[in-house]
Amino acid sequence: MIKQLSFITYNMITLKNIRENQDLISKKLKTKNFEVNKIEKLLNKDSDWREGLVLVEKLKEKRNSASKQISILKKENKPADDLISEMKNVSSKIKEIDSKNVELKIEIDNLLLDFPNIPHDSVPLGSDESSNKIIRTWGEKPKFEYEIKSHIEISEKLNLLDFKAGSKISGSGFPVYIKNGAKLERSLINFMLDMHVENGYDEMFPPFLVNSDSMQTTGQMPKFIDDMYQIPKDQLFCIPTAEVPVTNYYRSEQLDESELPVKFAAYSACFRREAGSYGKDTRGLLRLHQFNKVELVKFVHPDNSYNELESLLEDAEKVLQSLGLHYRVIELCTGDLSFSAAKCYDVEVWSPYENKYLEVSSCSNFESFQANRGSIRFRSSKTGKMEFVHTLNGSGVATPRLLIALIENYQQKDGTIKIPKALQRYMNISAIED
RNA sequence: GGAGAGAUGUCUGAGUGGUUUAAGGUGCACGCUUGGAAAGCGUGUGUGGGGGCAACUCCACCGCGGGUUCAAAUCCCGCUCUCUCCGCCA
Repeated sequence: MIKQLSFITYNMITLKNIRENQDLISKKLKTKNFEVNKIEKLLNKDSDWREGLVLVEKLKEKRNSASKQISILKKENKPADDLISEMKNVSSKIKEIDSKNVELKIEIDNLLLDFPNIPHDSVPLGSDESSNKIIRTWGEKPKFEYEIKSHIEISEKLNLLDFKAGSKISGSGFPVYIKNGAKLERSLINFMLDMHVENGYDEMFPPFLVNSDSMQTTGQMPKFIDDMYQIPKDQLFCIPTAEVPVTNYYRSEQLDESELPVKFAAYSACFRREAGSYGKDTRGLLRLHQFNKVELVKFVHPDNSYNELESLLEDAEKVLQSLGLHYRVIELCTGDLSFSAAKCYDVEVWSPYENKYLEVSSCSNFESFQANRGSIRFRSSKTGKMEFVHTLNGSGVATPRLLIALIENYQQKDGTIKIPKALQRYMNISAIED
């Protein structure tokens, strides 16, 4: 059952909206641990900018009409020297004010790019993850009558992963999948893509390197540039998720209202520097610099983006359900919400050996946040105007922790791994035995 | 990597310094006409931003960014992308 959520209609990080709803936005951004004095700073620059704008536009108006006069005078062979010399002064004044204004506007735009999205009214308040809410759990924790092994131990014994070779070739956090491990990884990707396509998503295979405009649209830049692998010579960045290229598929485009919602499922490798998280979850597949993920991205009508979020979440959950893995769904509180998200659910799969839930998916509604940054619009039949679509995405799902859960949950006493039914036709075997 | 050609509104396409506030066509919307439709005729038709915040008005936008000029779609410089050819290459 999809629950219909209430939402405020003008919930947007735009200069105009901040100008007109300063108090409301300040209140909402505070819940996301945003330093709200930046709003004051922004609006001060904004009023300076607008002051200059009024001035310069009046001068431009004057110049435009004088230009027409000069043109007429010249055609009639009459002198226009006075007017020309007057306009010389006007023009230099315009240049002066304009350059100040451009500078101000760049400062304003840069400030604005650091503003996080506004949390949705339904998001629970809280400053950190301790205020997150458990929405539901599915399945049960499996019971083992023998001592269970970690995914690292099992995958070493069965020759599925080679962490040592990975560190030699690239460094830590770049595992090599071998033999049945490689096949299992490939099977999972195919299995998930097939499932989502069957559920109405269009498959997409995007580029793994993108430019800075793309990173800016989805919100990775400018703030999180240090989390990205960069190729400076070509000014390209390795994608941290397929969300980036897939969302940017429609950057600067106008969609037809009738074609909404547009839904994509895309596999990509994901690259994350994980700067600042050294020493945390470094074992095995828990936290990697490169991993595989199938991502779901939706472009939807603003009127029903919250219904679309619920169904996106369900589509991600189906992966774990089909594989028979116990998991829970968490609703993130305002303080734990990512920079770009207005609302977000995490799906966490159970790891028996780690004895905890591991995040395998994050399903978010970005509302118009990304669409505004990247100008992704449609013409509303209701208003006749161009409006921003709402974008959503969710992992469906990331493979490393899924692999951990699979290996650990399906391990047998004899050290083998059973293959869940849904995967058997991809693996062509029912168990990994040696 | 080298050489050449190109980029104008929904599309097509004109425009090499000044009534271009971007012609003409096409598409779209409305009206007239018609028994109805087509054709024909007429009117309107982009995006973003600013000021009044309503009718209105001004500014910017001809791939992107600079420059020259009183004035740039138009001239100059740099860049991006597309196409053709050559080279290299899975």
